Amino acid sequence: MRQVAALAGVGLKTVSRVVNGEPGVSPELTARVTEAIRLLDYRPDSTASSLRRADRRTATIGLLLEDVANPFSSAVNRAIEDVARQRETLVLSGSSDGDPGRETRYVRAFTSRRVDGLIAVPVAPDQQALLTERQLGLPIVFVDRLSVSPAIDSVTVDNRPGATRAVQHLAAHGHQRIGFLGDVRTIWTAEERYLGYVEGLASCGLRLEPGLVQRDVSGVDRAQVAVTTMLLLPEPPTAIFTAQNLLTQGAIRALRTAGLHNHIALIGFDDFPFAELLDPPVSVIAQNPHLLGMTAAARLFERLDGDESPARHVIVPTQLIARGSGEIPFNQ
Amino acid sequence: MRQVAALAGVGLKTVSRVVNGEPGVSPELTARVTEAIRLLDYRPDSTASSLRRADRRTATIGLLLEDVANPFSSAVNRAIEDVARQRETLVLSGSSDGDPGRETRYVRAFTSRRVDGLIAVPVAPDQQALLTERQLGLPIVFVDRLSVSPAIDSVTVDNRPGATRAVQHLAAHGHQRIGFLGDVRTIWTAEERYLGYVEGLASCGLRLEPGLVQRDVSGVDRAQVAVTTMLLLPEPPTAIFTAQNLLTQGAIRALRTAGLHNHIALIGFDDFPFAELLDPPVSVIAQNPHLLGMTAAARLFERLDGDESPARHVIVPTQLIARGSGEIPFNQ
DNA sequence: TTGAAAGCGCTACCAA
DNA sequence: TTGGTAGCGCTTTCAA
Repeated sequence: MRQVAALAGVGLKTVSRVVNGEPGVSPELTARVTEAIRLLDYRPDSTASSLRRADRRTATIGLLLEDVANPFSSAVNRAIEDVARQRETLVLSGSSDGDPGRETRYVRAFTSRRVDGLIAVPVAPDQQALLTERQLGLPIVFVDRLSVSPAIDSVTVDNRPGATRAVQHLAAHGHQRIGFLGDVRTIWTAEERYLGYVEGLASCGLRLEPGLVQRDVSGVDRAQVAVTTMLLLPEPPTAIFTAQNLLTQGAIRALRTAGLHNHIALIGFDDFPFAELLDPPVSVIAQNPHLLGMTAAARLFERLDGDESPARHVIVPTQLIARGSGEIPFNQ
Repeated sequence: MRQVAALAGVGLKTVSRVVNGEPGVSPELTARVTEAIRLLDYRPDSTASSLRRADRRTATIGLLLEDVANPFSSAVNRAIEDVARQRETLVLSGSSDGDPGRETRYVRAFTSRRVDGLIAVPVAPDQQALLTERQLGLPIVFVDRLSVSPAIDSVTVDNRPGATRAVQHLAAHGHQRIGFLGDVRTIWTAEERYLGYVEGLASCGLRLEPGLVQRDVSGVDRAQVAVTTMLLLPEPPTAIFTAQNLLTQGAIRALRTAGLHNHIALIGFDDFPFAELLDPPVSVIAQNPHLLGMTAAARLFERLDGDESPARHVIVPTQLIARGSGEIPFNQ
């Protein structure tokens, strides 16, 4: 910037004004400065700028996901990017892989770079690292998780009602023995969906059979084993509700292998590509990750714009998509 | 930092030394400083630090993808993050959606934040915005695209040989009329895969039939239409090679709708989840996006470590995965 | 081993 | 309309 000022024969502050589009610079000086910028390939340094500026904004936010490569997470990521772009804000992302230590390190890395705010899928049960930063004044929005503190906004889907609807849908097709496959129960969504399953059974007057419930199952392979085991019970389930997309995948494999994919009903939580091209097409409780991300980002920017209202929990609805697997009727 | 120094009763520089783990501070002062940091919830400001530091490193790199939500892109993203994490480096990402204007704006946003380097899937045909930054000294690595300049490293898969192998595989199962579906030809990979298709035909002594070639097809829906049209030809193809994953999806739909999915062979470029659960299971030329991203990131960090050797084009091999759809034989 | 002073690139503030 | 000066939080340099 000094060089630009020298070449244009103006003061530093005039260059600053031109770069930031501030009014009150004569057209002639503006032209000289612009030309000098071009000649010198000058690139404004926004890090230095934000260091000095009164609001200290970096126009950068941090995004902590479980895994940026996961289709659900990456859709959330993309939605947040789209909102951020409108505000000329960039997104720093990190994958925790469910590791609280990694979460803490990413939060530190974000704050040391002075991000304006954070959107996170918290993983540590106590949410300590994130709560501390919130208390120190960093705007934070949780996505796909509820906060243990009333100080943090969160945006989630209606996990529990969604799961309940899946069970009721299966029951409406005559099923009374509905199996459940759920992720590790320390994950908030896994617990919520399980509770939704329990409520669904109750609402239909069905008994909860412990043998038909498999929780703490994670990953495709373990899900396949769990379902295969369930199918070998003396009284196997006639329908299955899988509460996470990898578990759905494992269940499909197990049903295929057993040759029962057209006889046992299946509804999975979370949609996935090719679901309608499978045999039978897979019915799901579809989440809307794009809307989830957009809503979370919008909330964060409201906070950045000075909104000091009490933290809210925004719920984005899920949608039952009936494609076939969930409509296989119970056959005596 | 001033407050920490005051509370600990030491000089600024001593705090700096403790924060950065520099040697030469007595255990007693170290303890006092550490305690003050804890009491004040002090968070080091790495933006201010990098402004003053001799190497001006921000420990942040920029990543320009076509779409962070695309499974291929997000796998690349994740791999880069994994390598970056080893170096305590964060990743700023952006989606160009193939728009050169957006590309330019992201590159500007990255450089103004003083990223240490850039990994990009360039979209502008002239690659101008990126080449300029490279000339100004910014380390850049292209991923999934070749550079038009000899000054930029790139990492891609073996698109052309991969496509050739697909054609040869189909020909080996007796097919002589092999259709081609390709993405917009300004995309480098689309062109390469088409050339691979042409070479594959030639290597098997097959004629290129213009009616069986559909280029500039983008997205699932248009692919479905294109294949449906192809199937209505007086002499339709007996096998199809789709050169991109969305096109594969469209082709599968078209074949299903026509009831020909078990009669016309299909090989797609780029693997996708559930490919083996479809009927028939889909044979693909699988890319390895994780290895692609890792390799690109490793190259960038070599540059950041001072490697000044001539730019290289690293090729990551693809792999033919035979699952069934590509092995449907030609029936007279 | 410790710290004071200078200055990274920029903007706030105020004076001309 | 223009620009000088101070200083953001930190590291570098150098002196004690």
